[in-house]
Amino acid sequence: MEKSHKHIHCETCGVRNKSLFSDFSEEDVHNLDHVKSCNYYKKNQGLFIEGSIPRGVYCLNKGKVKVFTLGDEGKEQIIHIASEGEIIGFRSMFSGEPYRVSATTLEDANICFIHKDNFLNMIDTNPSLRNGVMRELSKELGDRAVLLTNMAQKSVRERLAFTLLMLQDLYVKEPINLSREDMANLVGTATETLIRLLKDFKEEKFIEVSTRKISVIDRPALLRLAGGNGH
Amino acid sequence: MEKSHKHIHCETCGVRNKSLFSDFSEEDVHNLDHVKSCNYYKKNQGLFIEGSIPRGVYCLNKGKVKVFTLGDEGKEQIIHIASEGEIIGFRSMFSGEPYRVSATTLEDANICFIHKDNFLNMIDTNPSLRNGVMRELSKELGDRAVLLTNMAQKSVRERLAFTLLMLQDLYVKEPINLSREDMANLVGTATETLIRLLKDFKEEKFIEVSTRKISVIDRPALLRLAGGNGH
DNA sequence: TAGAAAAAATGATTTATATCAGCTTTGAAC
DNA sequence: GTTCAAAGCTGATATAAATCATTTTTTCTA
Repeated sequence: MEKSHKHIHCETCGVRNKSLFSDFSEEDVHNLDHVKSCNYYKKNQGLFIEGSIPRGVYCLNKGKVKVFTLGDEGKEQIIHIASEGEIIGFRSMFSGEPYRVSATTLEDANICFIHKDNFLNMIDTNPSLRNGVMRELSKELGDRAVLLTNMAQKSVRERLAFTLLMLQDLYVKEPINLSREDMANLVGTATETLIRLLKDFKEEKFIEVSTRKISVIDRPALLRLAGGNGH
Repeated sequence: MEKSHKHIHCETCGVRNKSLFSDFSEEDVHNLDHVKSCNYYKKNQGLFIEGSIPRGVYCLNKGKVKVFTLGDEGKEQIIHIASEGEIIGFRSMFSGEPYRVSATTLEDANICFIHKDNFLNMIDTNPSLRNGVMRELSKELGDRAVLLTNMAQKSVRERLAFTLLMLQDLYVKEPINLSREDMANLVGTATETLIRLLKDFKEEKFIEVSTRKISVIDRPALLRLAGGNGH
């Protein structure tokens, strides 16, 4: 990982092919590289917070970022965890509103920044980017409808199974590595409840746990538990 | 209300000014009117269901429509209630996926239909429509983050207060008119629990109830109850 | 307008999950 | 390696809300 603010070149960026910029022309990529800036973020560093005015979008080169809202008692509700190749904060580019969510790194990260003007200009002139963005917005809206239904109708146990499956997909070949608190804020439960359920799952041989690291070892069982919408 | 399939003209449509088509040119409106078709829907009639393939979008001229997903046990979770001027089902135009939600009328309704090809063509050629759609998608995504947080962190009592405020805004100057079951599926609770809480709210003089019709009479109290995100 | 079906309401009971309090382990900084 | 704060864990208890069973009211329609 690049630990300084040294420039990462879009031309050679390893995660660009799985981003919204994947089918950019050589010229577009060159232009993109020109207008963006790169930053190294430490673990638990904020990118932006709820209520502030968006200045541009963040393109995730390395590391994971949690996107969350704060409930009335200050408890975080994690809405989404972004990973390599994802663009963060582009929703608020179009709504003209302040951020409705906050974003914070979950691990050390390399993140590039594209200024609002430049990003919106690309949207206007690049139909494939525009279509990609619209597709992404729509897909997420659908995902969020399912999340809402799960939250309203499923038990914590079912939601945890669902969440672990989602996390396993995210932490591709490494073990899941999240604090108990973050995991609870993702599932939507109290930290104590989450800890107890993880213990159950471990005893039932669905997962293996070594302190913070969790590996799913019985995916079918979790799928069954998570129920119909479980991916 | 138009009870037949007789054509409603976009040129004179009373709700167009509060729709995504509000700043269409005269020519665009004329073209829109040409490609759309109009239908009369009875109460509780389905527009589309989860899993089916989208053929176009629905433009709501008169009446209200619930948008919902089905949980594992077949319980509806109402995600949104659409009202006059709203366009329904355009999210799935961009994602290329089958519908993630279902839509059903809550009352007798006049609804126009615009075929996918025509709608996407308008999106391509009309930047103001396109921007409106992107703004709408983004805004809803933000709304849904708040809904998810409420669902995860607030009590049923708080969520009911929140929901009643939202419904009052929707049923502008008429009393809220929803079945107890639909209201429960909107709040995310059991019908019995909802009924008991409505009784409490009535006794506490927050609302007035006459069978199905509910009027908010103490908005500040509900606002206080609904908490920080309560609008 | 009667009769049936659906919706609403009430009561009793159970249970999942939050909350509170205390204890233990882990890992970072010195 | 020692220290200390933060994170993780455990137990006891309280309670909001689901569930189940029944009754009453409303709405529909024949």
